[in-house]
Amino acid sequence: MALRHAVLAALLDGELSGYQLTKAFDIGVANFWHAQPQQLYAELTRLEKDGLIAGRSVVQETRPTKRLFQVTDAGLAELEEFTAAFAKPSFIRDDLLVKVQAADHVDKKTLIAQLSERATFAEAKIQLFGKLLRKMRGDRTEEEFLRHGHRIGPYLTCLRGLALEQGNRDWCERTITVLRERRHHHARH
Amino acid sequence: MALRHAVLAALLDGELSGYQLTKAFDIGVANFWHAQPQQLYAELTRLEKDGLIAGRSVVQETRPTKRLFQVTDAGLAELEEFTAAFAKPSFIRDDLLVKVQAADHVDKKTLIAQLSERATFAEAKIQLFGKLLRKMRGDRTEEEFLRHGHRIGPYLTCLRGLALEQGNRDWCERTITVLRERRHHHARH
DNA sequence: TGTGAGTACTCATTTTCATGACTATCATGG
DNA sequence: CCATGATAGTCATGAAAATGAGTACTCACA
Repeated sequence: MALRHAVLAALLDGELSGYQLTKAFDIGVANFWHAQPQQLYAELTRLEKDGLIAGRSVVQETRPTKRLFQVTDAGLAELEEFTAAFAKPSFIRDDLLVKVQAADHVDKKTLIAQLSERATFAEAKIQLFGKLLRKMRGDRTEEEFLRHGHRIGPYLTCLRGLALEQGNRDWCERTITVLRERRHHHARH
Repeated sequence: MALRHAVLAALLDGELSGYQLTKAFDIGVANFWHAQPQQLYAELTRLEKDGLIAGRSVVQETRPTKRLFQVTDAGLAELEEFTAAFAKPSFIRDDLLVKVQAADHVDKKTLIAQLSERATFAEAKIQLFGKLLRKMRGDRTEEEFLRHGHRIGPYLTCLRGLALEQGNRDWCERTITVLRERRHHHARH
């Protein structure tokens, strides 16, 4: 039951509709969790039923009516409780790592292509996170912002996302280099 | 269906019993996937039924009879296919990040405790990965090993695991520092 | 004039994961 | 002699996540 709390945490930044939430949760802009639209709508329904969030309908002229949700006091209490509870250390679960684990037994060229694709993807996310961070801190320096800014949670999680993607990119590049060198070396024999 | 391939990749290193597999998959020695024993046994059964692995019973005098599994040619082909297929970019999904996302609204002391715990855990894994890497490369340097060693897949995934945990540790420490400074600053007002 | 993209959401189903409980045997330490 | 822990698994159940399909309305573009 952690999606529940991820949604609560996301709603802390202000009222959001289900649709806006899906935008934040889908491609990876949400650097602290990921979920499908269907899960989010279902979770919103449940959260509202349990009184942890309150929704209000907003009728729009040109677009379909939407429902905006905000966290209630009960929701805040729930988050507080969640924060105090034990967090199981998260594990990696990545197709690409499985492929590299089998590196000695599969086609190197294919593997290099996959790694290269991932490196490109990581680079794109690095750019995105960079933009997000700049936007959040405005014209202040990072130090300044983290000391005195008034909503550093999203900034901090974004920093982790950034570092993660940098790690991904660097590792992909390193691994590609290693595999290439071995290809050349073996070709000589 | 990725656990399937994770098991295949793990079995490439040599015949393993279900029990040995669980040992490799549990605490985090498996730096590329994680699964419960029950899942592994179930997956082994399925893999054998599909002819991707072959099992043989080994009767032991002093211990229960075990079954050792090895990857078949069909299994190798399956892995090859998997390697060529699209890999969905993995997303983070971490309780701790959810908690930090809500940092501005929850008790800082509790949060710092959680971060500190995670940093300790990360440090322990860093040590573990360091040992594993040294063991795998023997007395060779990393460069040497990666160039000429004959089973670099596990080494490469272990490198990613190491970098990930270093990232975790550094981020936890940084975040703790930021939260502490804000606590002191706010205390003054 | 219709095609595709964006907004806003719902329903149903399947697959995957996680949990707890259970059966055995053997070795070790106290 | 009894408890604990390691070896080597199995069964059943439930929660969580992923997938596929569908509704309905609007706007821009060609």
